[in-house]
Amino acid sequence: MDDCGNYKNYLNEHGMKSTKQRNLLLSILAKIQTPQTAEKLYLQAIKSDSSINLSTVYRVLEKFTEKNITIRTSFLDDKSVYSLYPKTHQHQLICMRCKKIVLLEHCPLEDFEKSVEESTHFSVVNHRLELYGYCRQCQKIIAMG
Amino acid sequence: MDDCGNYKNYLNEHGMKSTKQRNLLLSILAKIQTPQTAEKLYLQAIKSDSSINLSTVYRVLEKFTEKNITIRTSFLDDKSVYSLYPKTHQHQLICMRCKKIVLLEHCPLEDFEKSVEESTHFSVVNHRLELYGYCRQCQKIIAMG
DNA sequence: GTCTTAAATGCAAATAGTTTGCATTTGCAT
DNA sequence: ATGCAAATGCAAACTATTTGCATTTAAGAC
Repeated sequence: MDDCGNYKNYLNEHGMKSTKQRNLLLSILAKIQTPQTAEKLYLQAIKSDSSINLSTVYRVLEKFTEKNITIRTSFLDDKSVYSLYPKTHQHQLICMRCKKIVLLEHCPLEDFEKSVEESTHFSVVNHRLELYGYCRQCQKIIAMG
Repeated sequence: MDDCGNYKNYLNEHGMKSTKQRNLLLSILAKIQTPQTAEKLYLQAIKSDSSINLSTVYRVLEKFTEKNITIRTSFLDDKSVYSLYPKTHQHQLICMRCKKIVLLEHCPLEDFEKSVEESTHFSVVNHRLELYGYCRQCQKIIAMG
């Protein structure tokens, strides 16, 4: 298990114990940068450690999310997906056909939120923005009928 | 059943039969303007028609969504919610404490989508935007500790 | 009005993604 | 090494939603 132990300090800093399973899932998430379902992460994990359990994957991801190591979201009505807590604020552009996900670094909502706060008297603390469309590849395939 | 039959033309125009259950759900949705879960709509419906079945509610909503009579979405990781297909493009502002939903009519994404299309070569066809925060009422409650 | 037929519905069971209970194992401080 | 709380494996349970099937119903033709 090459990756075991790599994230021990990181986990300890977040008030968590460094377990084999946690290190494994962190290394998988670090390798696959885009959001993944719990099941997909589980399927990756059993390639390295066949004893890991799906419920453990869910539990680890839940704990990670609680400690702001990962974030959890979902796209349209799909399953929950998890990714490492982004270093910079970002959004997603998702191809509706092949499900490819492109990360978008620029956020256009700052002024909008300010004006919404003024007109609604809400305090806005978070938002969710995804763009959906078709990637170049899928546009070609769709155009061919 | 006062509302039975009110939406017969509307349903026929959308290629659907006018049933008691469909009319009832349409009238409930028209009365409650904000997105509702299937279960909540079911609970409202049985007040008028105790014979209606939850699976029928789901089926009706599914069919409505297919015919663009309603839209289906979900907020954060909550249950699916349904609302009448909005006459104008809109987004939602959701209070994270009391779940109150405010509809936002202005959409700030037009220019953003154009620039994303140019930088990614995607064709953007849809988006999803929600703002989350705290309403005035809940801000007061939170401030009181 | 009657008849026909495909769609819609009620009811109960099934599904799928996720969570929970409990016994056992493990990380980590001492 | 010891002790203890947290983490894990395994199987069962939960929850929101979907599905199968028999029955009912809307709507068009006549």
